[in-house]
Amino acid sequence: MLKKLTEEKLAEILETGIAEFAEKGPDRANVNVIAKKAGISVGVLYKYYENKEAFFQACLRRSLGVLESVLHEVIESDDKLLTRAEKMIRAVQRYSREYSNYIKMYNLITSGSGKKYAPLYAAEIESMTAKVYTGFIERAIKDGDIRNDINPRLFAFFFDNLLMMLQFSYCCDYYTERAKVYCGEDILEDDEKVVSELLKFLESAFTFCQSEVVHKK
Amino acid sequence: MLKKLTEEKLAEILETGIAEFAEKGPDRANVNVIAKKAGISVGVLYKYYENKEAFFQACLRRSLGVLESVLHEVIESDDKLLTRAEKMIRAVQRYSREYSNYIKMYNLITSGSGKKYAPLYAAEIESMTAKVYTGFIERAIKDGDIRNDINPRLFAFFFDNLLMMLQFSYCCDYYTERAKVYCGEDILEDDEKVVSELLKFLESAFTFCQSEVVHKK
Amino acid sequence: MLKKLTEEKLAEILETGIAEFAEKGPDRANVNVIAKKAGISVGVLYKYYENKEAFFQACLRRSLGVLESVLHEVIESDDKLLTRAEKMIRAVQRYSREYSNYIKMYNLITSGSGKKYAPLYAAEIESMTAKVYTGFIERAIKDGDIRNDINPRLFAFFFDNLLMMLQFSYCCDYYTERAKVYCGEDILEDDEKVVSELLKFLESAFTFCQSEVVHKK
Amino acid sequence: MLKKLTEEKLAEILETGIAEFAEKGPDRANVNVIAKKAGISVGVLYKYYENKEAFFQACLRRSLGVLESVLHEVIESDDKLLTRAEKMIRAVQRYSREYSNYIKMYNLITSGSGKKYAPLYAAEIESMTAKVYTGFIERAIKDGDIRNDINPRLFAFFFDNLLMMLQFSYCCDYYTERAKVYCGEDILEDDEKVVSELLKFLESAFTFCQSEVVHKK
DNA sequence: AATGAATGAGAATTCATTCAT
DNA sequence: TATGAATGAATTCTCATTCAT
Repeated sequence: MLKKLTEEKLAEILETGIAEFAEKGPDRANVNVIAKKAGISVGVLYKYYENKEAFFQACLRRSLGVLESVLHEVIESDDKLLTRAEKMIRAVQRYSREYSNYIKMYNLITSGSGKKYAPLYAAEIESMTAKVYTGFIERAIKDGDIRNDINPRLFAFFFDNLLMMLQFSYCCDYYTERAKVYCGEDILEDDEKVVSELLKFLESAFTFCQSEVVHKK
Repeated sequence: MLKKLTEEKLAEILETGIAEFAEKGPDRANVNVIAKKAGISVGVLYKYYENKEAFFQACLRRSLGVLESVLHEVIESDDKLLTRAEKMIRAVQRYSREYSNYIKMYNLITSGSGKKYAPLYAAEIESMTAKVYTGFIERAIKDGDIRNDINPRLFAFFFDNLLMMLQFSYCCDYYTERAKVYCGEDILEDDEKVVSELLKFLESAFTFCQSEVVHKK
Repeated sequence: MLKKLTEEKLAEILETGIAEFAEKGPDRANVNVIAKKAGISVGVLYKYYENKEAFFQACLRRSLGVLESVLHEVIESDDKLLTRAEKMIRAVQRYSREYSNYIKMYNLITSGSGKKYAPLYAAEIESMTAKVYTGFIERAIKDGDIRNDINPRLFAFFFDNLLMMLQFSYCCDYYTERAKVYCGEDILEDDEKVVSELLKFLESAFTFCQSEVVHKK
Repeated sequence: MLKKLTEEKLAEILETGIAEFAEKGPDRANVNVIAKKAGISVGVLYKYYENKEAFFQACLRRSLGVLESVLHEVIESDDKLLTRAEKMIRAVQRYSREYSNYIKMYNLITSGSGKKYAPLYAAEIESMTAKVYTGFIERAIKDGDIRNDINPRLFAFFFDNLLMMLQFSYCCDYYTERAKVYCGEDILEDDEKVVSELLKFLESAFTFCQSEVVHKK
C-alpha cells in the first residue's frame, strides 16, 4: 500500500541522510545530494522536513533510536554487574560494525555541531543509561557484589565514559586511529583482548583491594 | 622588531580564530569575521594561510601545542602512578577553565570535521601521551606499585579515555550536560569529589583485588 | 445536477482564489494553498485552468463581472447627471465594504502585475463605463443641464478618475492610508461628508461659473 | 572586475533595480539579473542591502526622492491656485516621460506589493503634498480667489486624486490604455488638450457657480 | 475523474577567495 | 605590502506543474 511504501521510502531517505551526515558532518552534507542519492527530489525532503536542520534532527533521532533499542536488549538481562559489563562490551563491538553510522551521528552531537541542542539531547539520551547504570551499581553494592565506599553516580559515569570511548574507537576516524596508537594496529580486530583487559580494569575498579599489592607469579 | 610584532599579531589572529572555531565549529566560522575581529584584513590572513582549511589547521596546532605544554609540566614530575594521576586530574580541572577553547578545538577534530586529518593528528597528538602513560604503567609494574597481570598499553588507553572524557566534560557543551545528568548539577564545581572518586576508581583498577569482596564497616 | 454542483464548486474555487490573490498579490499567492483552502486538489484546479496565470485571469474576470453588474444597477436609472453621480458615490461606498476583494483585484491589474494584459483589460473594463459616462455627459449638455464648453470624453475621464480613486481609498491599503492623511483619520467612516464634498466638487466642475467669485455669507 | 563602488555606481545599481522593478514588479524582478545588468556581482548588492526587500525599499526611496524634488520645484512658486495647478499639470506631463520608472515604482506601492509598508509610505509621501495643497486652498479661500464653502482637505484630496491619475495615465500600462479608451488614442500626445480641459474642470470645481446654467453661444 | 505526492527549475543568499589599489 | 571591496560558485528552499494511482 501507499502508506507502507512511504514509510519504507522515508526510512531509506533517513538512512541516506544518516550516511551522508555521518560522512560529511551536518554542514558539509548537501541536501540536494542526499535527495539525489536517496532517489527522490529535494521537494519531497522538504515536504517531510521543514528544513535541513529538521532533517538532520530526524536522522539523529533515528540513529539514537536504533542505538537505544540495541542497548535495551543488552540491559534487559538480570545478570551481575560484571556479566552485564561483558555483555555490553561485546554488544558495542558487535553493533559498532553494523551500526557504525548511527554511532558517528551520536559522535556528531557530542562535538560543537549540535551546540544548541546539546542540553536537550544530553538529557534525553544520557539520562536513561545514567539511571540504569547507577541502579545496577546501587543494587550490586546492596548485594555485596562490589565495594560500598563509592559514589554510584560517579562510578556509573566513569563506566559509561569507558564504554562511550570504546564505541567511538570502533567507529569514528579519529578515535580509531587513537586506539591504534595506544593499543597497536590490530587492536580493533582483537575483540577478546579488548574484552578481557577492559573487564579486568572494570572488575578491579569495582572491587575492594588489598592495601598491599601482591604480585602474582 | 617588526618580526616580533608580526609574531604577536599572528598569535592574536590564531587566538581569534580559535575562539571563533571553538564557538561556531570549522564550517560555521567565518573567515571574514575572524579577520575583522582580529583587526586585520582577510588579505593578510590569506597571505599567511593558503585557505580556510590551512588556517583552521594552524589554529588546531596552536591549541594542541598549548595543551601539550601544559601536559608536559604535569608529566615532568617523578611521582608514583597514582600521584601522577591525581596531578593530571587536577591539571585537567585547572586548565579546562583557562584553556577551554583549546580543548574545544581538540574535541572538534575528534568528530567528523577533521576526517582526512584524523590519522595524522591522532598519531601526532596521542602517540606522545600513549608512550608516556604506557611507560609509567610499565615502570609501575616493574616497581611493584601496581598489578602485573595487565596489558600496559590497553590500561594506558583506558586511563587516557577517562581523562579525555573528563576534559570534555569540563569544556564541551554536550559532555558538560551529560556529566550533570550522570553526577548531578553541581558536579563540575565540586572538584574534590571528582578527584577522590576518580582516583578511587583508578587506584582500584590498577591494583590486585581480593577474590572475596569484604564490605568495610 | 452534477453540472450545477461543479458550477458552485467552481465559484467557490474562484472566490478562494480571489481572497488569496487580493491578500497576497498574484505572485505571493500560492496555488497549492488556494486549492487546499477551496477543498479541492491542485489537479482539479489545473484541469480547469491551464496554469496559475490563467487561474488568476479567471479570478480577475469574476471580480470584474461582479463589479460590472453592480455598476449596471446604478447606471440603469434615468436620472440627471448629478443624481446619478450621487448614486454612484453611494454605491461605491456601499459595495466597497462588501466587495472589497473584487476591488483589490481590480487594483491589482492597474499595477505592473497584469502588464501584458493591460491593453486587453483596459479596453474591456473601461470602455463600458467610458461610453456610458460620456453618453451621460453629452446628453446632459444637450439637455442644458451642464455647461457646453467641455470635452465630454475628458470630463468623463476626470469623473471616473475621481470615482476610481474613491473606490481604492475605501479598499486598498495604500489608498486608505492616503485618504486618512489627506482628510483625517475618520474620513472613511463619514460617508455623508465624502458624498457632499465630492458632489460639491463635481457639480461645480460641470457647471458654468461666474468670472467674478462672490463669497457667500 | 574588481573596482571600488563609487557613488555613481551605487546610483547606477539603484537605477538598474528601479528599471527592473518597474518592469517586472518586486516579485518577478530577479536580484541576480539586476546585478548582472548593473554590471556587478550579487555579492556587492548584498553588501549594500541586507536583502532583496531592503534593496527594493532603497529603489523605492530613490524614486520617491526624485519625484519629491521635482514636485518641490513646481510648488516653490508663489502663484495663484490655478496657475499653480497648470504648472503642476505641465510638470506631470514633462516628467512623466523622463521619470516614467519612478512613477511606476510609486504605482507599485499603491498596489498590494508594498502591503506592510503602505501605512509608512502613505504617511511619508502623501502628507507633504496633503499639507501643501490644503494650505494652498486655505490661502486661496482667504484671498477670495476661490469659493469658501468647501472643506479644504477634501478638495485637496480630490485635486491630488486627479493629478495622481494623470501621472499614472502617462506612465503605467493599464492607466495608459484606460486614458486612451476614455479620451482617444492620441490623448497622451496632445498635452494642450489635457491641460485646458483639466484646468477647466478644476477651475470650475473651485469656483462658485450660478444656480442657473447659462449656455454660452 | 480526482487526487496530492513528487518533481525540479529557479530564486535568494552566503562566504571563501581574489586582486586592484 | 596590506587592504577589503568585489566576485560568483554553491547551497538552501519554494512552489508551479505533472502524473501515477
